Amino acid sequence: MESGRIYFDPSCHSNMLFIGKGDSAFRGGKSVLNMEENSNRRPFFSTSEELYDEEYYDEQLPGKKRRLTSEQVHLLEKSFETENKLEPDRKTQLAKNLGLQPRQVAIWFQNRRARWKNKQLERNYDQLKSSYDSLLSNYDSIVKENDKLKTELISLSTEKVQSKESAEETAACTKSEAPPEEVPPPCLQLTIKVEDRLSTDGSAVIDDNGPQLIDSGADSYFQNEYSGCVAAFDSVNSEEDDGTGSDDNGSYFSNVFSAAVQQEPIGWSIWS
DNA sequence: TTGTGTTTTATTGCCTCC
DNA sequence: GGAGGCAATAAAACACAA
Repeated sequence: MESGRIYFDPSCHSNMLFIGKGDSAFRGGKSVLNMEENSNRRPFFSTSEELYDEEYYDEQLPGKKRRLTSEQVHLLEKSFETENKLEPDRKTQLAKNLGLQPRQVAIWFQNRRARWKNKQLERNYDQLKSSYDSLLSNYDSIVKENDKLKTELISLSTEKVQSKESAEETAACTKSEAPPEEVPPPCLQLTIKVEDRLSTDGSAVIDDNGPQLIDSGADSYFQNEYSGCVAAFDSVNSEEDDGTGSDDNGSYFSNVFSAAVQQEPIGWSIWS
């Protein structure tokens, strides 16, 4: 303990005085409270002399912390309501009226202010929480609405895409004679052309009146045709390499194509 | 009766003001 | 530097369930 304040420690079993730092109110050599064992546990002191009645204190509850009576608390509460700070004069007056030490009154006010502050914090917390809950509820409903709208939007765009596709399909059917977008190379066109012919009615038909396969040694007409086609490419390339290519007979492709058309009756083989 | 949680009274140390 | 306020804390008193 440091010098500066003089305290009575009610928790001590001896009625000791001690000096401490802080509030300097002298608390006397004894607890100033008395005890009423029944309802209020202790009666009011009616006179200031009773406050320091050592015998009374020792008989009642030596070395014990005592609670204020309900009457004392009631008066303190009323005083606190009017003003929660305690001026020295008011403190002295209250202490006198209640039969308490001024320091006890000061401590009571101090603790009461602390309790009031806690209550205030609780109230503020409750207010903030309720407004937070309200905002959260609004937020949730907005999120739900947003999700609903998103779903609606997705289903609408899906429907639109599907209807567009079916419209395009319809348009494509009506334009069945339209040229294909990609024209295959002439040699492939030839192949396709012949295949089409072979696959007429789903079966290969040999025209009895038509020309018969002459060169049995050849694998097939198409292979020859195709190798010819590749050779023709090689030829083109070589010409280009030479730099002496000539346009005598027009383009190579037109030659090949016309040849294919003219050679149509060369020979047939059965594709299996 | 006892263990446990809450309330009340009081102490301590620090800070601000005059 | 003294007076007084405040936050943190101790400890007694009290309430209450098991």
